[in-house]
Amino acid sequence: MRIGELAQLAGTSTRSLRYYEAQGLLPARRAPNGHREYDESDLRLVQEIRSLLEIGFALEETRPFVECLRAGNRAGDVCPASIEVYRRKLAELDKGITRLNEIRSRLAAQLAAVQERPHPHQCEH
Amino acid sequence: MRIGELAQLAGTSTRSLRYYEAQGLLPARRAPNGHREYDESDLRLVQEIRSLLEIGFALEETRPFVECLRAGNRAGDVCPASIEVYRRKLAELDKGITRLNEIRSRLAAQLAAVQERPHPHQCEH
DNA sequence: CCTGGACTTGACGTCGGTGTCAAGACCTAC
DNA sequence: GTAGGTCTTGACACCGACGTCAAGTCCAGG
Repeated sequence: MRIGELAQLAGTSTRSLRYYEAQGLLPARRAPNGHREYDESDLRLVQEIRSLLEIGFALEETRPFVECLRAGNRAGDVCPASIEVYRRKLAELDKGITRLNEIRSRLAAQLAAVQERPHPHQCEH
Repeated sequence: MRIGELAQLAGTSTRSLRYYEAQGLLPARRAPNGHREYDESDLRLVQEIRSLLEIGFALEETRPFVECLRAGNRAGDVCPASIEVYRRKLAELDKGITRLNEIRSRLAAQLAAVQERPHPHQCEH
């Protein structure tokens, strides 16, 4: 299949696919006329990339998964490098969640304080 | 005081202060020689901006707080517009926390699955 | 006078993952 | 042959909050 079809199947754009190729994530065979040629394994690569991006991975972080798939594994996350990225991401998520929760409680407290004892003010807004 | 001193007191850069001014958040009086002149109320403005930025507000979202302060209120969050932003941000935080928690559990499950039954693979990574 | 530090404005660079446009090549159908 | 769709590469635009450099002004100290 060609790039337009792959983009449509993967739910993304041709622009993105060319970008992934430029980053070395999605090598493409070429037809005699220069057009990129893909197959189902490429579709799986793109799907792996997209699903990881969607949950907050940076494109660069998907590389171990993609290489794992290209190495012939049936899943991108069975390789040690991928698992390591999983761990890192999990730790990042924990930090992010903790941080958001702290901010949330501070903000909620502030909001409650402001609302329950409204100060006299000359605010025009 | 001049811009360098204000930046230092507020723990930021002169670049940022000029940027805030360009966005209409931090108007500055000028000395006869053209230099910006600030006082303690400006320091409070900048502190309000910085603390809101730090907890994830966009610069534009700090505007109601800044204007509230400039209107003479002793706190930036006593005005209705500020409170409205508080509410919006709180809702955003809730969505963000929920999303991160969902991703976290998916990721943790995936990691556990991969680790507890390692597949045979020809992975080189 | 000269040096040097702080100030001024203006403008370009950064990061990431694209969108979008341009100009041309290819191929199919009519 | 020509219209139109898909493809090619290349390059600029975007967002936001700045960093950083350039060239010039202002002022105090020696």
